[in-house]
Amino acid sequence: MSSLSSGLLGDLDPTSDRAVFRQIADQLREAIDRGRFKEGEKLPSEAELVEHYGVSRMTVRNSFSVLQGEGLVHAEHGKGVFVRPRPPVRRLASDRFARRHREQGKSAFIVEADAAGSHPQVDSLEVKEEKASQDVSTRLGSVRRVLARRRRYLLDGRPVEFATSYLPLDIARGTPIAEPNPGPGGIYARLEELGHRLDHFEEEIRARMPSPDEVRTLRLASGVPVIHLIRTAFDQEGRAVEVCDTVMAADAYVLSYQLPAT
Amino acid sequence: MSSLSSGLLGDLDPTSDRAVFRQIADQLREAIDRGRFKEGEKLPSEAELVEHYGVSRMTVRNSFSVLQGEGLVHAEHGKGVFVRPRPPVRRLASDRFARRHREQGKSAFIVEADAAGSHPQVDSLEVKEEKASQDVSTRLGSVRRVLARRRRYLLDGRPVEFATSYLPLDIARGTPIAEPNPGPGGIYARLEELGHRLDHFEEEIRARMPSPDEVRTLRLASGVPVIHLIRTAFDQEGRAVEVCDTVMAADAYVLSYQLPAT
DNA sequence: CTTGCCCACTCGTCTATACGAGTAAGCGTG
DNA sequence: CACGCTTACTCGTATAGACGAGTGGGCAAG
Repeated sequence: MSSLSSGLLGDLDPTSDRAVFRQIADQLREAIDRGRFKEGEKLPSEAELVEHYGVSRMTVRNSFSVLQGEGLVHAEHGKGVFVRPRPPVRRLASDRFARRHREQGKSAFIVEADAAGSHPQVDSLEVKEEKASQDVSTRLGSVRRVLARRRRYLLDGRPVEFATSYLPLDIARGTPIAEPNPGPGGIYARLEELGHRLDHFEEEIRARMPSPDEVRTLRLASGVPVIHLIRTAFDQEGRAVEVCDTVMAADAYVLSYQLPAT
Repeated sequence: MSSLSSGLLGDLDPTSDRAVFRQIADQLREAIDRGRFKEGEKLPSEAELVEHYGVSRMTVRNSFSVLQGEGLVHAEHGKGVFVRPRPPVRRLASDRFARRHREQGKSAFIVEADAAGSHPQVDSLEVKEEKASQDVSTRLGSVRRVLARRRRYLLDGRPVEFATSYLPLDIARGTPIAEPNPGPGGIYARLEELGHRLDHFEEEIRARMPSPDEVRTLRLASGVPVIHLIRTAFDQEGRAVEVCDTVMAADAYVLSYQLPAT
């Protein structure tokens, strides 16, 4: 019922100039931080908090929306408001494109996820020729049209990443790269077989809030940012041979890089 | 002053099952994306939208809060709701710690910002010995106490980054590293003079919503995530000699890395 | 026992109203 | 002219009430 078994939450300070809904949010946040509410656990319902604090329902909802914006909790219609569990993270190491990882038949994503004991899936595969965006065209050195390879990655049924690779048509057209499944070692192995020995990659990283589109595709909870990574692959002649545009659910990733001190 | 000069915003679709406040948010978002409202420009006031759509004020406020959560707009008490301007971005290149950048007397941050024509400041300098957190201790190889160097970076008066460096006491105590100003080339130059020739750095990158503390320190608008970067510096004997924990306003940064294809 | 309905509880959406407080411009007074 | 007050407009906070819709347990009918 309504008791809240006391203790967990304090009282409001009517003399404080801090808004009531912020005080409530503060108390809930602190209770979560201290582990009084554990991951996945249900917070008191709106009605219970209304009674406990003696405020109106909209005020309680306002506090919840603060915590949602911080990514701390999420609401489930008909069930309650829950402490958002931290999902298992994928670690991307800076040697993830090393040739030695390119031997196997399966993609790096599948191999890595299997090893970590999760269930990987790749999804919404689309391969088609299209007009290059301004940005992609610049990065690839003024190409008009490109081959675009789109796919979505899922771990244990949860979408975690959406990626599009762009390749110049003069390189990719009519090769296995234009096939839905490019074969063992992925498109980097195919590029090298086609004479484009890879020299290095450049990665640009941004973080921002997702667009409504990205919220849908990645089924993102509110308060979860995305990591936007743009990788350009260069062959040994210095030519940009691929641009890969990736949007990742930020709560599912840690990126890791090694830099020489040179 | 209610007209809204029409045209900019459409009508609601009462047959749609999309919530009214979402429809309003959609229309405002689209108008912003199409440039009908430019950066820094004021959106119609709550009262104007109430009249235009024939809904209650809370509904309009609800749409604004959606857009705020997406980082698209920000409200200013007494003035209005504005399209959030994209701030100038700092680009961090992967060679930013190369020795050749370490010659000058000023810190890399100052030099770079001056070159970009912005006005840099460094702030809330604190240098003190303290107990190492579990995480820092692990990264530095089981040290108990560390020297902590904290500072905040500002561009044109806006805080963009807050960083803390941790160094083992046996390396840093009693050296210029323990001084507020460690001298030309920064602490990396001092570490090398002390015989710890740097070999490489490891960087871990996460993105998440800021804590209330970070919102204060970085004066973050709502809907702006942070990039959390943890760098470990290794000397040529393979010892971790520094851990630097950095929290950056995500809208002010692009990180850039080069990876060998090895 | 199984099926299906009902009900209680949950959050979602929306209205209407009230007062507070920050901002900026106009206007009158000294 | 300069200062301070008033006023209109802005968003911020809070209340009270209504209805809708998803969820899950209990109970009654088959």
